Amino acid sequence: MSASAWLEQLRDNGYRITAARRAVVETVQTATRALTPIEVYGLARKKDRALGLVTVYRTLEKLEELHLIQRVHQPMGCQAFISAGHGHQHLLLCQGCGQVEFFEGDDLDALMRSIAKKTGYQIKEHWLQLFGLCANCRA
Amino acid sequence: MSASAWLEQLRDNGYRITAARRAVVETVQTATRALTPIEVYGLARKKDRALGLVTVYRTLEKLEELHLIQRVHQPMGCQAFISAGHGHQHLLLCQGCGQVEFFEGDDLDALMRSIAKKTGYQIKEHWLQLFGLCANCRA
DNA sequence: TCTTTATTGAAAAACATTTTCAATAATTAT
DNA sequence: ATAATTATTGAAAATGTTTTTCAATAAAGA
Repeated sequence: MSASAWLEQLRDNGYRITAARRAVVETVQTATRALTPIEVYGLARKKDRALGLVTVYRTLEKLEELHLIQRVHQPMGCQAFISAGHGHQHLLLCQGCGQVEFFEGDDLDALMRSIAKKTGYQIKEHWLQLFGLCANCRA
Repeated sequence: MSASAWLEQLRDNGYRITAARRAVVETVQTATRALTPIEVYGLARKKDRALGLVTVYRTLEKLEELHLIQRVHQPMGCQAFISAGHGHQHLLLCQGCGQVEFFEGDDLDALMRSIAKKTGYQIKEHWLQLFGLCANCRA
C-alpha cells in the first residue's frame, strides 16, 4: 500500500489531510524496521520542519486505529513481570482477571525450521503470548 | 519454587539478603498475574513500610538476570511501530539490523485448539514474534 | 565485635507521554 | 471564489516513569 492510499484511508474516516500527517505517513509507510515516536519525529521532520512531536503521537494513534500500522514488541520494552516458568514456556493471559498461565509449546520447532528455510533467517529466539478468557471469567 | 529458594539464589550469586529484597521477592514470587514496578511497590510496602521504589526496580533487575522472573508484554505496552501486513501475520525481527519481515503462521490453529482444550481458556488473540539474524547480518 | 562493602531510600535528573490552549489551516457551505 | 466552520496544529505545562547520584545504613565475613 502506498502513502497516498494511507492518506485516503485517513480522509475516508473523517480525518483531514495535512502536511504533518503526510510527513509522518511517508516516514512510517516506507520503513522496514520498527520506529519509535521519537525516531519518527526525527525522520519526518526532514519532510516537514515545523512538525511537532505531539502530532507524531496523535498520528500514530490514528494509523494504529485504522490498522495501517501495528506495534512491535521489544525484548526489554514492557515493564510487567511474572515469576518465570521452568524451561522454555509460553504465556497465556486472561483478559478478564489478568491471571497468567504457562504452557509448553514445543510444537513450534517445525514452524521455526520452515520459517528459517523460507526467509533465510537464523532464528535465535521466539516469543508466543496468547490472550483470552479463563474458565472463571467466561462464566 | 519458594520465596526462600529465590533468596538463596540471590545469596549464591553474591547478593545480600535484606528486608527490602525479602518483601519484593515474597510479593512477586506468589503473584499469579503480571505486576508492574509500581504495583510491586504498592504490594511489597505492606511487608516493608520503608521500601523505596528504586529498590523495587533494582531487585526486579536482579531477579530477571537470574531468570527467576520474566517479562510479560502488554498489548499497548511497547512504543515501536511498523506498517502492518495484510491479514493476520507474524513478525520476524533481525537482531542485527532491525529489519522486520512478515510471515504467515496459520499452522498455529491446531496449537491454539489444543491449548484451549487443556486450559479451559477461550483464546481470543495470539502474538508471535521471532528474533534472529537475516541473511545479510549472518554473513 | 569490628571491618568492609553492598545496599538502601530520598532527592534530583532524565526521559517519555499526555493534556491544555490559542493560533492556524483544511474542508464545507455559500 | 469566499466565508464559515471546525479539526488540527505546535508550544508549553503537567504527568508519569525510569535512572542516577549520594551519604547513611545494615549485611556478611574476619
